Amino acid sequence: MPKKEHIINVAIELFSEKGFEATSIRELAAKADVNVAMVNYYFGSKDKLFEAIVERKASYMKGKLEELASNKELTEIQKMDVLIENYVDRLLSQPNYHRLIHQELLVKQRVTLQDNIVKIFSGNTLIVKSIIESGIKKKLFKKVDPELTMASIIGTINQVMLSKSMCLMLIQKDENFDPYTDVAFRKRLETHLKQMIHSYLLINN
Amino acid sequence: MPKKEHIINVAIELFSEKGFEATSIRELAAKADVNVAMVNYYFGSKDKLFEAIVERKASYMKGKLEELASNKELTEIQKMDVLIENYVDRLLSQPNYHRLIHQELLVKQRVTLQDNIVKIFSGNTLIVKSIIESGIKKKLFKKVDPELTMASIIGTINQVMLSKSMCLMLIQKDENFDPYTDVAFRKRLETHLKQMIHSYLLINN
DNA sequence: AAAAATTAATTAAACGTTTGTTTAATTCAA
DNA sequence: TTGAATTAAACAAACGTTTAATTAATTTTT
Repeated sequence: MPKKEHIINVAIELFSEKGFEATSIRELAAKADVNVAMVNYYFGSKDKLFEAIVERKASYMKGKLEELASNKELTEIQKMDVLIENYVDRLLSQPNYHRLIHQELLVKQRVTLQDNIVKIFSGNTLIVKSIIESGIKKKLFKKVDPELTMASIIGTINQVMLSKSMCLMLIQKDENFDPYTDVAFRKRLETHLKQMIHSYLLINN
Repeated sequence: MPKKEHIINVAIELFSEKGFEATSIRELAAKADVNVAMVNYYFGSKDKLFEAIVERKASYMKGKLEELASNKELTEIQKMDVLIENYVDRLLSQPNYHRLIHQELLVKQRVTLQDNIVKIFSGNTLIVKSIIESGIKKKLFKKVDPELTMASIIGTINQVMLSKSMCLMLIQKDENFDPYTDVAFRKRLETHLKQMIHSYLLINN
């Protein structure tokens, strides 16, 4: 693996575990087994390393969602199901990266970086909104709040994903259990979300 | 106001805005208009100041929830409505404090402090679970996932509360709009949650 | 009630570390 | 031989914390 990418991966791990500010470049360099100067050599600064991380991983979801929205074969509720599957899969398979993103959203440092993140999410939200509004127009869906429906889907996943200890408490498992790799838990989360969204959205159920 | 409490309030503001690690004691002392040594004089260390913040504000919700659970006059769905109102009110009225708590949950520093936070939430979760399970037993509620239902309620509120810029993007308002003090937005959030939980939980609707 | 003694609160300065970053020299690869 | 990659060392700045001295408040003694 290229050394630059290797540093990014170790940085995601450390930043998401300990926080951006709490992780020193020396610690990062030690864990990545490179010289301290290499980080600034490749990225210029610690802040720019953070930006590189966000930019490299961003806007993967957008393509999937655009494809989904323009799909003519699926009904609106089927699209919502696929959307839930995609988000659950995406968020649970990269918990560290998403923790890092949310860390950055939580604090008000590095404003332009935060704006970038919001912009990425913004596009996704509009697509989901269009699907829900299409369902409402066809009188398949109730007249719900599209934006907050989106917030409920993402928020539910985030709630179990952003803190492992909180998730373990919620589902009453011990520390050895890893909810993010457990397929049964993933299915459980998907099922809950689909059922909830179905009963909330669908007029006939 | 007692100086010790004043420091705590300024600390909540700064920590939640910039992050715990990114806030220096010198900056905190300057904003609180006290000498740098006063923080360690009152709290011993920066870490213990954080603990003091968590402990001082913790477990307010517990009393309200216990009272609600043991209430004999309300039906289960009415209890869920009150619960939603309480959570929306509580979380939106102290956004800074809750951001700080979630910041701590997000990173894996200060393990014992995180355990304390989880313990507080744990009690609340059990109470909510008991209400939902009671509703299921009485055949008022569908056989839902109680834990993840709780995650959806809290997660939805957190989704709009943890990042103001994300919230503004979601509801399409400009920067001057403050969603956390706006009563209309609060009502909107309450309505969405109640409608969603009603259609998810209730058998007859 | 006044004076003295004791404790608490507050201060500026200094402490030793650690931080992100840079430098200048060296090794490696093309 | 030229440019990129890598290194150890050094840089200044900022960090959390402590010290020792001073002021303010409280308690005790006269």
